Amino acid sequence: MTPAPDISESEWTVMEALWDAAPQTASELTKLLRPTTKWAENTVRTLLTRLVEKGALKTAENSSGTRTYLPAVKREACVRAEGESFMQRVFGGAAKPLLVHFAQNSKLTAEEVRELKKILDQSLKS
Amino acid sequence: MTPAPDISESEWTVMEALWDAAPQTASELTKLLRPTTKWAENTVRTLLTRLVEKGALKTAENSSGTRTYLPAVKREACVRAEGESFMQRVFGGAAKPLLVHFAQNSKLTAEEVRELKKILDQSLKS
DNA sequence: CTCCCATCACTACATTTGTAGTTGCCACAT
DNA sequence: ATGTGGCAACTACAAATGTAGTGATGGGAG
Repeated sequence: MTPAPDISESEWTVMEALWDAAPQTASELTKLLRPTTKWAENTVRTLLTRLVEKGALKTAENSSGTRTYLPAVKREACVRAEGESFMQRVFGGAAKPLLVHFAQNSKLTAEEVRELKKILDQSLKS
Repeated sequence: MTPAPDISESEWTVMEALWDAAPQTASELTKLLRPTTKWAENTVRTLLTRLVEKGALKTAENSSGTRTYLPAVKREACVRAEGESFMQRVFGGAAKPLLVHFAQNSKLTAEEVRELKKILDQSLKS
């Protein structure tokens, strides 16, 4: 896989939209994001261009000659990279304090807690 | 509490040093960070100045007239803010997927797992 | 008394990010 | 043929960030 490019906050918004549904054209995306972001179409286009430069997106021409964008990297890879970097920056790279922090600062349902416990069991260092 | 200023990555390094031991002078900090960062003293000074502007640090004159820096915001508050923003950006604001992600991507000891389970129990939504 | 070093305040400058505006080009409706 | 509406390419520009350099200054070493 491509080494998960650095994706800024605004860019991340665009990526999410495309991870959710791809491919899409610039104007489709603009309309889709308009309610949440209020971005001008050119803003979206700039972000798209930058994401292509960074290798996070690919483009394809559709039949009618217009361009369409789609992810070039998997969401999971980017999440992992971002998470890694965040954990490094804020928790000195240690997973446990991070987990403790978020566990303490969240309200979870009993069901969620059950689920998480199960996952924890599977992450036992062997 | 002060509304937890936005702290950049390099700045975070400096903050950690001061949360760890404060107050410290610019040159003390420079020496302390040198091994890890290779920063010139002026770089550290710039970061310190910016952090003071942002309200993340305060200064005090020590007896010999030189200046000393110390945190003006608590680490926990900054961690919470950063964590909040990260969770928003990458997990759409939902704690559970975040916890799942980090639980799955970590190797934990049995002891750590026990501890985390206990904390999970306490975060039960009432 | 003088010169140098530590400190501090300013200035510098390239990149990245957020957020567009401007221009050029082409197919399609008149 | 022609104007217009879309789309793409390029340009703009301020704030934040990373990483220093330069100039002024005051107090000690000699």
